[in-house]
Amino acid sequence: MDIIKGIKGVKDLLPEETPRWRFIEETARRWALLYGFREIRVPIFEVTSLFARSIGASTDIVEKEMYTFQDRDGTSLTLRPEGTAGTVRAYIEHNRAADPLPQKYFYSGPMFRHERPQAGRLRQFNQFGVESFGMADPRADVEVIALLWRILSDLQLPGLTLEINNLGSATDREAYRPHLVTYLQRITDALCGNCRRRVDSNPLRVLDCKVPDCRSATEAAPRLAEMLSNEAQLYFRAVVTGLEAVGIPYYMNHRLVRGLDYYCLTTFEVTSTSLGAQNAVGAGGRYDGLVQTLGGPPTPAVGFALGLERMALMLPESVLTSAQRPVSIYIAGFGTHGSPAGFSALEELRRAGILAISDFRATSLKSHLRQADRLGATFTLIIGDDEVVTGSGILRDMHTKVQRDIPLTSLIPQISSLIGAC
RNA sequence: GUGGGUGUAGCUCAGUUGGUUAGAGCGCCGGAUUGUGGAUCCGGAGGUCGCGGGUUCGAAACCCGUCAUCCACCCCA
Repeated sequence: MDIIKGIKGVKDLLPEETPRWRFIEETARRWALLYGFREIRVPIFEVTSLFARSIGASTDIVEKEMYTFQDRDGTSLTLRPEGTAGTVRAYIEHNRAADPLPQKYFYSGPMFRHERPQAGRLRQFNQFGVESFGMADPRADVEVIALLWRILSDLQLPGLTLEINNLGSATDREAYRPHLVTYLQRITDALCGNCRRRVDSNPLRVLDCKVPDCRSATEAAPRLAEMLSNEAQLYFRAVVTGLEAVGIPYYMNHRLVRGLDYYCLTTFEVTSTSLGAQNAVGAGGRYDGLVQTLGGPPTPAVGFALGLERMALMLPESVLTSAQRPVSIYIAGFGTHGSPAGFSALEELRRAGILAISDFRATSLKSHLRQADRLGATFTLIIGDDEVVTGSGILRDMHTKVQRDIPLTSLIPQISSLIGAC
């Protein structure tokens, strides 16, 4: 019979690696709470049209990367490819706009995109993200970027760069678009095949193309920055000075165009040189129109998403070693009477809130101690037939090898006081 | 969707120009006189050599196909 294997691009996190994940998730969560964000948990699947409407029908994600399937009644459902759409849907559906603004949420969980797996890219991957609703204020942008930067810095992730850009308002881009398109059409021969198609479908993305020829060809292209409205320019300037005021280092990148349609004004991306080809660790931006697009009241919003797999790849081992192993007791119960007595003691200790472990395969004291050593137990409680007769077990400190007798009838108080001293 | 690399024990890998029962290290289990771990020594378990064809007297090795995985393109967190 063939062994059933996991799905391509989907990974198991084994017990050896979960601590580093918990560490990452907990620091992100801690900082988000510190910045006044509250956790929201939304479903991992939604009606397909939610993503088509929010992310943009002509984006790669919607066109070819979504896990879409039919529900029994025929409605089209999709495993979420990102977290913002569902969060906004929940915000609208529960009429959160009627509650006092601003409202700041964070989420963490799996996302799904059908892409070819690669270093730092999986089909099921995890994102930690935040969404800040209700403030059309540059300080809201700065706050979100600062939070992003604080999380990454706290984790000591190496080689980070924050890049920002101003996408202006939708009308700014509408005005800019024809200028860019005429320019691109003139130089179309110099563009890669992909970009030639983009000239019509999504001309802004041509600027973000990695092909060197495309980059040099678009070097002289008209810049969006030069055609932005006064408001957009002022707004962005305020974001930039805000970043400087709170000491967040950034680089301007006028080519930075995010892959999701809903962004406007501020966009940003943090990349790392220590990652590989998929070097974006976190990214986000402002999306003032999205809530309205999805049927809610006009609501300004900013947010970001972090790729947890990529953070896990980068997290230095040294950051993690600070976590200490908890005090634990191994129960070595052996012999016809010691064995059951040991099992009772095991349960008794656990009910008292003490980390107690054993290996039921071990039949000799020797094999028990070997297990205790391997499992890194702080103490071993030895209960053989002799101990059952005398009514007192032997507690061995695995480090100092010091042993002492402990009456089996008063295990909990004796052991608790010892553990308290550790 | 496209390209390239790699598939031998739980893990990391050897395996000479095709040649007999496929190896090592680590890990795992056990033992080294009677109830005391880590070190050392000894022993043991564990492999359809990814899978399917083909060439050959003979294939882990050569050829074809296929699958898996990794990396890159694309795109993104």
